[in-house]
Amino acid sequence: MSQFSTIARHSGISAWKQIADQISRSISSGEFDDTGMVPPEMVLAEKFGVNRHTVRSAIASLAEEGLLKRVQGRGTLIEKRERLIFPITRRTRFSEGLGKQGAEMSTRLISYEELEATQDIADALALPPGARILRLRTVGSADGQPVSTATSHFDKARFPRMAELVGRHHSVTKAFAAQGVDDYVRVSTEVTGRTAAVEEEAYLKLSPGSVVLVALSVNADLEGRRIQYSRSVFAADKISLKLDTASV
Amino acid sequence: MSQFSTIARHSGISAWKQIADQISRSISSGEFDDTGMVPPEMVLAEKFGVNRHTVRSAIASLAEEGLLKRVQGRGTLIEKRERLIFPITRRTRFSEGLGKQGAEMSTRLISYEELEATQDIADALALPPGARILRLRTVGSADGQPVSTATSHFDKARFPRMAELVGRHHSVTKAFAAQGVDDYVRVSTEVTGRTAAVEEEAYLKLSPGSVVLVALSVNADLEGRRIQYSRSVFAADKISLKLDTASV
DNA sequence: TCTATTTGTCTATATAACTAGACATATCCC
DNA sequence: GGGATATGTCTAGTTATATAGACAAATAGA
Repeated sequence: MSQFSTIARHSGISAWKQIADQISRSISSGEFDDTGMVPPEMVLAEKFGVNRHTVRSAIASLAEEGLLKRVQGRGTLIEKRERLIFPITRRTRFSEGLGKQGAEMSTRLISYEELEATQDIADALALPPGARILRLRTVGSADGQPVSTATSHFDKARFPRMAELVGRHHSVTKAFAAQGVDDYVRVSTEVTGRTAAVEEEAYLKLSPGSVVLVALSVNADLEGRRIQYSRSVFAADKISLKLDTASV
Repeated sequence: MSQFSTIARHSGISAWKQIADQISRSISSGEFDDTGMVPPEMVLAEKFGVNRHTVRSAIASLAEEGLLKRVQGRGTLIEKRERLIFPITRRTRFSEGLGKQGAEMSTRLISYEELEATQDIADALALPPGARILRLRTVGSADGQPVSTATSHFDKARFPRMAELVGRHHSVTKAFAAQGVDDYVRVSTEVTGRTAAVEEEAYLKLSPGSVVLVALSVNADLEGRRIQYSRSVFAADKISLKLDTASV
């Protein structure tokens, strides 16, 4: 941490939350790797210029999340978790990328609806505005832990059974295969970040104010026809995206 | 937005801040594009289940940021800003990618230091641990607006004048060219997200609690030798990263 | 075993955030 | 012009957050 890590008062974020975020960042950057522990509460309190109780609130929230473990008389131990790496390549599939890191992947269908293509959907799928679209909401899990939630759009005329098939196979790739698309490629991916919406917090089991990565992506079949337009939301503290530029 | 109380109490994030975030998200997703205005304060207050004054605090903070403009008797107007798109390709350069969108780019050297390579730096640059490293802190701006801040690492033996040259040319690409590297390519990019550190808030002129994208990247010369290892931090509400895999 | 260190718990007080209501003032539309 | 709608401002009371201090209880090391 830097010499005088300050707390912004009246910023809409309580002091303990800001301190929790800073401790979390310090842990991620390996600042306490030598001891495997967070400094004593009194030391942190002085460093941040706050009361010890405020530091305790911060530590309590991180302990609740499982990032820290407090032992009376001893100190506060770090239970470090590495982020899963989600590779984004021309051949990106949710099930494969993380699966190679030993995680058991599955996609659960939450809901679906039918709608008319708005301008952005029509552009992405190269369809006329107003075309019938199937929108699926899914949650992707690695080893039972939800790591992403996606809203995906498909041309209803071409993939009328998408919802049913994703629900049955727990995989978009398999649902495509069952509808005659044996292979497909990622065309583009645009990534940004923001705080999670309440709905996303629920699906991804995040605490309020958690940061998420938002990826807008387009897939196409091997003839170049657009088949899927998705907005995927990843829990930023569980996932990092690896962008493959091997030969772009 | 959904009907239920979408504000998490006692979460460390004040009600007005959560409401500001939600309004901001709704604007980004185009929810108010038909009117170009935010709903009246009383409507929002009822929707979020809070007092009108709390909504006013949220709107005040967004107005301060320039995202909203309030007109008495009329309503609250949206001053929409699109995110700049930062393309990530094999030939990614800070100056070029955004420049194509009509922005005037520059890189300002903030500070530099010399250090011994830690394990992660040594791995990224394919150097032995303990090798002498030059670390540069820079801020990248588009049209005078800071959009990213980077901490970059170079092999001091090969690029001893890196700090001086970046400071003079306001460009890493030009600094490389002045040291015999006419062309280079992006080897890898890994992206995650978190809230900004105090230092980053200062450099990027962000409000406390802002979300940033963090990109860890490695560049290599055309012989494949690693020449740069950077951690770049982007203001997520100003920038999105785009990976084009149309022909990887 | 004794002491220093560190987390756990309690009470009390001050400050900030939120609620509640009233009324002023600017804009739009009939 | 006048009514309806919307933001602007003020006062007061309540609830949540942060500060302050004291002491208990568990751990580690001399």
